[in-house]
Amino acid sequence: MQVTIREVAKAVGVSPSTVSRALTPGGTVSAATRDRVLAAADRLGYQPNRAARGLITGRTGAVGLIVPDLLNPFFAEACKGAQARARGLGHSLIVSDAERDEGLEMDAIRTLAPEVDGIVLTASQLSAEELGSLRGLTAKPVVLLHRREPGFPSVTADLAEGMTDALTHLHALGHRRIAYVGGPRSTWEARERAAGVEAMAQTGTIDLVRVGSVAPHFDGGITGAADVVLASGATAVVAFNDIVAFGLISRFTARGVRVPDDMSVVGCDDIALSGMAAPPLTTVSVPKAHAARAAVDLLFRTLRTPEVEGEEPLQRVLPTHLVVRGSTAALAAH
Amino acid sequence: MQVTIREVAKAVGVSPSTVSRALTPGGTVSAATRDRVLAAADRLGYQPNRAARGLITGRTGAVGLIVPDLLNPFFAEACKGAQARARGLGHSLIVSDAERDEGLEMDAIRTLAPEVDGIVLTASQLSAEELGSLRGLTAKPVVLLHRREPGFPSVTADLAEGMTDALTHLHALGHRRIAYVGGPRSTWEARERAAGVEAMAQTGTIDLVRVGSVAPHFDGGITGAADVVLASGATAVVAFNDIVAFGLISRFTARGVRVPDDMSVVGCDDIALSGMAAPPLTTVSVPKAHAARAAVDLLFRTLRTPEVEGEEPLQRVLPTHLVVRGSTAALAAH
DNA sequence: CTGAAAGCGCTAACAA
DNA sequence: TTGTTAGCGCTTTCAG
Repeated sequence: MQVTIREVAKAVGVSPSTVSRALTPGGTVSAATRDRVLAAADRLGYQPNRAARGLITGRTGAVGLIVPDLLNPFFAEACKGAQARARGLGHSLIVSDAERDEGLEMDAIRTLAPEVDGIVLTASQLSAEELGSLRGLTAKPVVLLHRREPGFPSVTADLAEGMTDALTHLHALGHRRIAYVGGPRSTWEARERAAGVEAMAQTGTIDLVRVGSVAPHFDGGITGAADVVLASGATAVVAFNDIVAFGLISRFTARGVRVPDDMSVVGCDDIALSGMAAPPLTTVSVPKAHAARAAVDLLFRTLRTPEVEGEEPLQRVLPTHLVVRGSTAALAAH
Repeated sequence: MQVTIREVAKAVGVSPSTVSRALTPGGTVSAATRDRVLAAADRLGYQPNRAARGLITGRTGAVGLIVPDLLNPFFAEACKGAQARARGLGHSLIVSDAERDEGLEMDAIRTLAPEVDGIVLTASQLSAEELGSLRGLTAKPVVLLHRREPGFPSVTADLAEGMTDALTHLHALGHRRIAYVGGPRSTWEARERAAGVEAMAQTGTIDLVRVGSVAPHFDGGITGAADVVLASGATAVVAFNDIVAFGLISRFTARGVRVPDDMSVVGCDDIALSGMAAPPLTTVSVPKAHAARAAVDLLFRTLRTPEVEGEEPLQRVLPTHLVVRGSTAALAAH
């Protein structure tokens, strides 16, 4: 069997409650006793029983992470970051892949809630109302990652700024007619990125070609979008994210259009593969792991100091930055 | 507060233990009582308390997954598969990223063990001895994924066969001098893949150029390996995995060597991006999600019917298959 | 500062 | 088939 506090107590010659106090951060024990208890616990290989502790404290020692799709390296990296930070804070991380489905996302929240101390909800597809309904569904704190919504603590990246930077970069290279291939219309992320693009278009410095939206994975109609870009006469294109950018480049290459010679391409996210592609992708870098760690930190902050009714929770916005690599080039003179 | 079995019991007019029995799969209750209990539980919104249940049963309701690196899409996909299957079986999945470090992997096992009912250990870097020492370290069952070792249940892919297929494909295209860029020398996976390559070399049908090993991520010295391949006079190259293949192609492109016109490249794993790259990558497809699900299934099987001393546990080997895409072509006549 | 006692929510003997 | 009883390992009052 496993070593319990009773055995540690017996070894030291104190009561179980004293051992418990010595092991608890805020316990009122004399330094001497604490030392002896700690030494004995260590020697006997004592490991606290999470279930027993959780039964009393109500804490599970785990945090939940819900992502739309682990296959997307963007979320895999978020998972890695969240996992590392959670473990660093003495908690384990339970992942749940919502498969980009609102229903499954709700299910995931429902099943996860009782098993964790709090949830990091990544790139949630839920409507503002559904999100609001969460308060009644579970008392467990929820932190939004890559989604901002009033009433919720959140960590996001400044995507609008990133998109503006991308267009500015293209403009500086001489491009004027620039296409934007957007992401799934309904998502917060897509709206946020589109906002940055539109802001730039408003200035009149560029001639924006809006190419509708595609699903952010390979079979999301990217081929068709690429053809539309080609037909539009644009000399550069900004994609919703790196994956879409890769799809675009693939189609361009197949059609004999060279990147960056004939067409400049900018992605977004800066997933690991972007630097290794041929050509390496110019992209808007998002601090994926950092954001995930920040979300976990924010969750723990909420755990320690519960939210105050009526007070707007903290919303962190992390900066993005453009990484110029080989998929963009100066507009060739014609 | 939360709804307990006592309130359900009171509502139905039975004892708490009857409620417990009605809720337990093997419980001996009359169908009528079970129905009434279930109805009441549902109506009151009863949710079993995992901690309380776990305190008695010793079960945590979670399974652990340890991977070398979530950034590698290969493992992200394994995580996705394992997560889905675990949840389907009513368990949650706790992930732990070992950062390709033996020490961290051991730590991960140690910290994970008490929090889960069993562990899926993916592509373990541990030596056979260290693996063996696990039996003493924890009584929790461990299933190996993408690693085979006597005494452990495991799920692996037939990598050797896959590599042989890749070389056969290249041979059929007319290539004779073929390079192999291996992975981290010490790992089981690298040895397994190398075995397939060497088996083919033994037949004498091809002229194998062994280019040493690189770390399976972008900055793993791939550039140097690519140059060695170029200098060797090989007309085709098989890479340890898709990521290495991408790195190779990137370097080839930078040096003006066209793929597949001047050089054919075959990867391994078939990560999602492979089909979307330019050119799309010919690769040995490994059933990543399937293998992960199988590993979770095997873990549950072990949980239900504990391993018998002296009896060799089940080792499943899943088939791989070559996916021919655009990065390989017939050897040009010279 | 420390010990005794109670009990978190649930399951598992053991009776009935 | 059901109820009673005990207790999993731990924290937390409450006394001392």
